Amino acid sequence: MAKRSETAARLDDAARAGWLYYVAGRTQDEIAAAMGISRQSAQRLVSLAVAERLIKVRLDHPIAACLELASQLRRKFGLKHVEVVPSDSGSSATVGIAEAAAAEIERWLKRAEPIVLAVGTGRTLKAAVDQLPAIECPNHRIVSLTGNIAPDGSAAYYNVIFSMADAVKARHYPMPLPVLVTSAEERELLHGQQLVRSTLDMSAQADVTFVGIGELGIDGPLCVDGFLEKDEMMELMRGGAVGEICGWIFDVDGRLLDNPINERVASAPIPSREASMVIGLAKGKRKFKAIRAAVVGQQINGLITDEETAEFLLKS
Amino acid sequence: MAKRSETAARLDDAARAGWLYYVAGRTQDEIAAAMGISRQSAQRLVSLAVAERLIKVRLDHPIAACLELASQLRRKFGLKHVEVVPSDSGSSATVGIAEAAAAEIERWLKRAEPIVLAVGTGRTLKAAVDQLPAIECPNHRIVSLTGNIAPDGSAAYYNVIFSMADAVKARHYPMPLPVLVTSAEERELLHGQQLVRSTLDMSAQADVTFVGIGELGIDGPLCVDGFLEKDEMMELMRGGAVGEICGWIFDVDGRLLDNPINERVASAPIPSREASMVIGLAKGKRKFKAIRAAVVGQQINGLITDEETAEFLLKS
DNA sequence: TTCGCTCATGGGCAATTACTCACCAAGCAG
DNA sequence: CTGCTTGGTGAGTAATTGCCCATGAGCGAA
Repeated sequence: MAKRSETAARLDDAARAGWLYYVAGRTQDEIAAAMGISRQSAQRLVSLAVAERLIKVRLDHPIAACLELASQLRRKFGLKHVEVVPSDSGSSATVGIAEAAAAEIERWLKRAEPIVLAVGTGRTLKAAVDQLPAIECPNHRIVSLTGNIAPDGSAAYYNVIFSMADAVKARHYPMPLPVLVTSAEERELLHGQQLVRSTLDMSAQADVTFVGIGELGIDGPLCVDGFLEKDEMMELMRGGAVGEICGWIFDVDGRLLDNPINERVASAPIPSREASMVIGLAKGKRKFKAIRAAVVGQQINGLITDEETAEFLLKS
Repeated sequence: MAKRSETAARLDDAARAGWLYYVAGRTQDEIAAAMGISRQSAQRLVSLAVAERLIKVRLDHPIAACLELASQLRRKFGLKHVEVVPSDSGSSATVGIAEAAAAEIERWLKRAEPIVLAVGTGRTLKAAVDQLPAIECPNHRIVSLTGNIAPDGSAAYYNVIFSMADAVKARHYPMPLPVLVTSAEERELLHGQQLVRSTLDMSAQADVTFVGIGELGIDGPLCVDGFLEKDEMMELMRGGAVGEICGWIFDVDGRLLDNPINERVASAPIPSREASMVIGLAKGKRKFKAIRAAVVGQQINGLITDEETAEFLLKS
């Protein structure tokens, strides 16, 4: 009992010190003087008050919920970087994420030391790149993970690196390949070319990578952009495919599928999630399964998404 | 428009930085690195978040000494609600009380059943209202007891209800009157108006009322804000006046004075202390006499004050 | 266009705070 | 009684933060 009241008295003092420090805004020296103890003791009381959660800090701003979700996502999935933007169901699929991703890209590009920045493909990523201001960063290199040739032979619209080159003055390295080739052998052949080889090597050394996460389905980007026929898509989905990054198709656990389509993907492999940042951009109900798979399967170690999606990921 | 979103974006950043600093416990260096800005800028954002009151600190611990004082005050004066915060002689007149009052106001506003909340005036009350977070409570009604027109015709600065309307989304009813009118007859006339009438009726039904307690004297709020001339004040004090609530002037026993000034007060009467809560906010040596009078005369039945004042009230 | 004007920025420095270490007092088992 | 553990203290020091100032970008007026 004596012990109990001892502790209680100490907590009392801690509360008082914490009050003086946080509410009244006094320094620890002043608190020490007022309470007749040494400054160090005052410091201990203040930190005790914090440790015992006597001090409640609240942030009164819409962003607070987003940051909270982001931190939970980071913990739950072991991600290195998470950004959650407010949901706005009314607006288009890329609003919010694009701006946030552009800001993140800009942060990387503003670094003094030279970096290799890799980009994948996708409408969201395209929208993000369109948000970029003009930056000069001659020290950095920007490399595309995916080919820039569409099935019909034209340059694929959602190949992001060209849009990026418009705004960002850095050396940029597109991938002079189709997205899908006709066979694994053809892929080997093309990847063996000197020019392609060096671009692939560079992409493997990327310091940071930004990729879109695509859902499967006949409305998904692979079909809409004509990379896959409807029946191929149906076949894939029967095989358990739920999403893709740069054309690499994975199942509900985020494992790359061992099937004929993935053998024909000419994109560079997704850079190491151990040694570099690989940030996925996606939000929206249609992509929920794909995003969850990418996250649990560690195809990515960073995520920029919205509140609604974040909540889904936390509940699932 | 551009300007507006600029400021909004800056506040967003401030909120982010503040969250990272206070909630996540990162150092300013880490925040700077994460946000791609210099440490100084991070520091500025954090202090901006504080300055903009995005950060609310609250102490969640009953300090035994304060509790003890509160319970003694409750017994001695038959008060229904007493809250005592630690004293801090060095800080300004509103520190501590404001936070505690904001918390109490918030508790009332969070109730599910619809309430009528009345507010008076005063610097302390203003400071309390400024601490309120954004709340949506469409079921509640907030009504001002005092007029919102200063002697010079402008809206009185310390009319609290407008500040409250900024944070709290509820129907609010200001009192479209001066604080003091020229005669009892004019008061009758004004109070007879339909609009004023209904506001007065509503204030009489208030479930809870928060008021400041003002001291008299040439430094008191009535003089400082220009409602009374020096000589009027001197005259009042010679007549035994020691304090005021919403302009209603009372003597040392807390009885409303029967004098020409009180006949000109256009404020609503203080709501019933039998049927509702009327919580006074005040602390400090200069207000001792006024607070004691308000308490013994039962102008209020609730009090939020500090230790020093509480001890005075118990000794006196 | 050019001149002020405002305001955000980053560097530097002083104040403030957090951490580590050695020590002490109380409680307790052997 | 002794040795051990626990928990608190002050001193010293490293880390962090707050503030001032010079700088430069952005912008409106002349």
